[in-house]
Amino acid sequence: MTTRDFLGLLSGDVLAVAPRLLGCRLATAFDGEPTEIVITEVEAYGGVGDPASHAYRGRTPRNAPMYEAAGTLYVYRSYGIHWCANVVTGPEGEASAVLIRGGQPAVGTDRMRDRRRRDDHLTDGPGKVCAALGISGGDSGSSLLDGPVFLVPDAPAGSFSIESMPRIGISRAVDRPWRFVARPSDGSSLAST
DNA sequence: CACCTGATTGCCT
DNA sequence: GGCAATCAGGTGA
Repeated sequence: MTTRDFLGLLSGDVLAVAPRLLGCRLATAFDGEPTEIVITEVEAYGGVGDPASHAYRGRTPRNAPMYEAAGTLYVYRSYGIHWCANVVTGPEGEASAVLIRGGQPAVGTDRMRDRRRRDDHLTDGPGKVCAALGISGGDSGSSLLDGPVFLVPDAPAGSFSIESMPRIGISRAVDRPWRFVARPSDGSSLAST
């Protein structure tokens, strides 16, 4: 997968890019220990025009990475406790991004268990994904092409359909079906463990 | 500078 | 199903 393909994946409206990230991988290798998940759940956030977006009221120190080029990583602190990761998309300055809500452990599952201090439900939530992969606020603003956090647009391991539904955990613009979940075609569970 | 809210999680009843 | 944990960012005085 070339840099051009990578950028092609992220070009276009955030609503088109978000479902495209399903099946792609998010990877880190902190401390020389590789960890990787297959993305199974995402949510799209626009900039101006999306009341639920961190960029709705314009640029601030926190959301500055959202205004950078597509492929930039935006990490924010949630509820003072958790970290949540976003893939910045769209034209530079538009401030749209895709929240990585969940995935399926693919590489370094044992390391994820260590970081999560439990054996199940390792990556079935935005805060859990960051905890399992070791992503934190210091990584915000880095390029997903150069690391330390990588977006790998590999072909999905299996076939699946994409279901869209309202975003969760928000209080504004709750009606927009901008949450995308991968549903395996064979009926088996893609749910994260 | 004080107040409030949150793109969550996990444990308790 | 309910709710505490825990604090930075954003808003308004």
